[in-house]
Amino acid sequence: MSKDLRRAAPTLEDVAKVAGVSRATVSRVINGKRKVAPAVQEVVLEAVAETGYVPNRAARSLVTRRTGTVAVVISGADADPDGELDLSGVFSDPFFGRVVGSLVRTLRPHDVHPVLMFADDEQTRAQVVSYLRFGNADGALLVSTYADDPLPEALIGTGSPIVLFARPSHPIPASYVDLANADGARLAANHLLDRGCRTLGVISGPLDVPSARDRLDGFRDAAARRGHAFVPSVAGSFTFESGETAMTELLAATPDLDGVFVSNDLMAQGAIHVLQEHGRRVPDDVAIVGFDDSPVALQTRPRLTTVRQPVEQMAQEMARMLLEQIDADEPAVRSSIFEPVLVVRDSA
Amino acid sequence: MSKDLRRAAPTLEDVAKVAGVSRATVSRVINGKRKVAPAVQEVVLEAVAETGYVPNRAARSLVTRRTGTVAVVISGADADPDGELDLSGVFSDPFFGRVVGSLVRTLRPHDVHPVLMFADDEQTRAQVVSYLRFGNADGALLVSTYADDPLPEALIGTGSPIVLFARPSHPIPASYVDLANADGARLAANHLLDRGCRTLGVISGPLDVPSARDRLDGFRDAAARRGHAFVPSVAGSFTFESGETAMTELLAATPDLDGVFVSNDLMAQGAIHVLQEHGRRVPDDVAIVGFDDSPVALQTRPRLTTVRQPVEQMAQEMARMLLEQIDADEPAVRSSIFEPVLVVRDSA
DNA sequence: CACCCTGTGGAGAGCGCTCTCACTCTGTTA
DNA sequence: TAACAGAGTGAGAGCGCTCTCCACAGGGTG
Repeated sequence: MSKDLRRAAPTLEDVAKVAGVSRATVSRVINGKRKVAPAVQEVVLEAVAETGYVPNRAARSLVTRRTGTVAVVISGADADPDGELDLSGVFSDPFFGRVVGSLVRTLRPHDVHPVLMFADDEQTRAQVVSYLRFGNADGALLVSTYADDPLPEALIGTGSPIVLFARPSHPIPASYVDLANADGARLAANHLLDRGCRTLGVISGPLDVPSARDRLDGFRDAAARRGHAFVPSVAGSFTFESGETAMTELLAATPDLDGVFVSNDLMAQGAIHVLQEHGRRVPDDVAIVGFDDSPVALQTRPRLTTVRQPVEQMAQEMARMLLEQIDADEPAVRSSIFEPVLVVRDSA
Repeated sequence: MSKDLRRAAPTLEDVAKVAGVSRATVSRVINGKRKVAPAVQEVVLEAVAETGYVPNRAARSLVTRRTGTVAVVISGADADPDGELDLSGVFSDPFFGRVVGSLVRTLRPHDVHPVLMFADDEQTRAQVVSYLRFGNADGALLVSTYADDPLPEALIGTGSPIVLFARPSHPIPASYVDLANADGARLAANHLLDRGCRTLGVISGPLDVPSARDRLDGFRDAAARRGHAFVPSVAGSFTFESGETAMTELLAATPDLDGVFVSNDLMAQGAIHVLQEHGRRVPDDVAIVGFDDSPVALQTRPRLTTVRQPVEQMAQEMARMLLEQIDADEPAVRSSIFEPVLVVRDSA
């Protein structure tokens, strides 16, 4: 049954016969590559409609060496027995879903299909690399979740176009989109100081991750400019639980804390819980500013004041850059940096 | 540069030359389809290793009519101007991330690659259908988010193997995995009653969605068996916000409520917030049982008692069923129902 | 000793497409 | 009028693979 249906798929030859022209001409009309007489063009288009013709991807791909697919790779550190950042929970941070969703959406009208891949050990990284090396996809969009990920460099080695989300921890010749993280952190610092906070603290991300580093540095920089020579910080790992742990620690070290900047919303949520369990009112006793403006920012009580990262737009730009690189013969390494915005709600 | 690297990819011909055998023999060794003398086999494998040969997917696909990819389709209702269930936010419920993640993981060792697609209007549905009809993927895994989704039926029409997450709202000849939703709801009901709740309420999902319906019915059934002839319910739409709204409504209608069953964790989270804002202590004044055991169950305070849906295992089973169907010549329509488990935490 | 297996390898067609090359048919210029 | 440009079209090769057919060797059987 299924086979019959598939076999029934009309080929170029069929369309050509119906239109009374050659296969080559039909191909030209469909791809719009060369001039075809308007009358002929019309006849061909009618024949296409009549037969319900759709080009066979595999056949086309065989000769053009284009697949019409790109790899969307989420890369995580090798799953340690004791490693906390396991890729299996990666989607519990809505961040990745937002990125992937936006990529899918942007690619769709270009008829480019995203193949989703996870890479979290040597074997799966090798799989991704060989997938690209042998032309199974026209390029890769890579979201890495940890520092010193070897994958970006390995992918460059395949010669395929790639675009990264966020600047890699070591400089490599790859295009990327990123956020002006330090600027975002400055917004947070100034907001906390403007509302009168006197004793600041930071829950950062892992400090070998550039974006986490930049957020901490930016915050400290802005605080220093306003007289706060030192701001204590504790590093988390961007998970809810690590936010709880970090807040507990920060609170123990600095009990008179009255303003905390947290490097992402998920950790901020954990931090708020801990503060409330310690009887601190948010924002009255301690003000909190998060980062990302993810859906969870609306699910905390009080609602989270946070630095918005336009994830969807950034992902869109990633996809665009990749498509551009795929079309270009001479691929250029480019970057695109987005500006964060402070979204004021109730937590600060 | 990139082109040169790609062109350098060795072909079967190259391997055959190195091994001193014919193309056909190399193909046989690689696919293990027919007996090849052990000595020859070894020579070929060495040649493969030496050349770094990897089969060209497009060429293979052209003749086998197999693509080595499956479509993973998330299907949502058309985006109304006033429609609340927009696919763009779909990943803010970790549920979908869990499903997709598990699918990717299960497919990976079989070297089957998932192409992620969203379908949320006539055009994108048609795109998915034609993608399948013309053999661009070997099958489809479909997660539908609303009742009366026309996509499952349309996909059956393509003749491709498909597997659904959850029983469709109208019976159609398609395989699916599902949860014994009513049983899960019964667990919740008995747990609430066992802990002494006297006035129950339910926040359900949209009642045209079978799983939502089953959960409500199961709960009511179990409650009735223990003397609770009627349990008031309000329908939400599985989002955080709808949980807040529904809880507000339920509380207004039934102020002496002391036990609430909520059809998913995200709505339960919203419900808890509303209860707390109304000065009700959870679980002392009102006990709450959620559904899913999603990551958010650990992020509420108190932590959520909830009915676990083994989403990852279910997704794994979906993938397995699809692979099986793809390999089988005579595709059989099958279903696989999982048993829920009550996870007792602090909210009830 | 002829016969026919069975087990193994090679030759070659052909999957559906794109693209180069050559051809025809205009219309234009010397 | 001859020569030529240019535009539109067709013929056919070939992308890398699988798979059907066929050839052949070696060994058992009547």
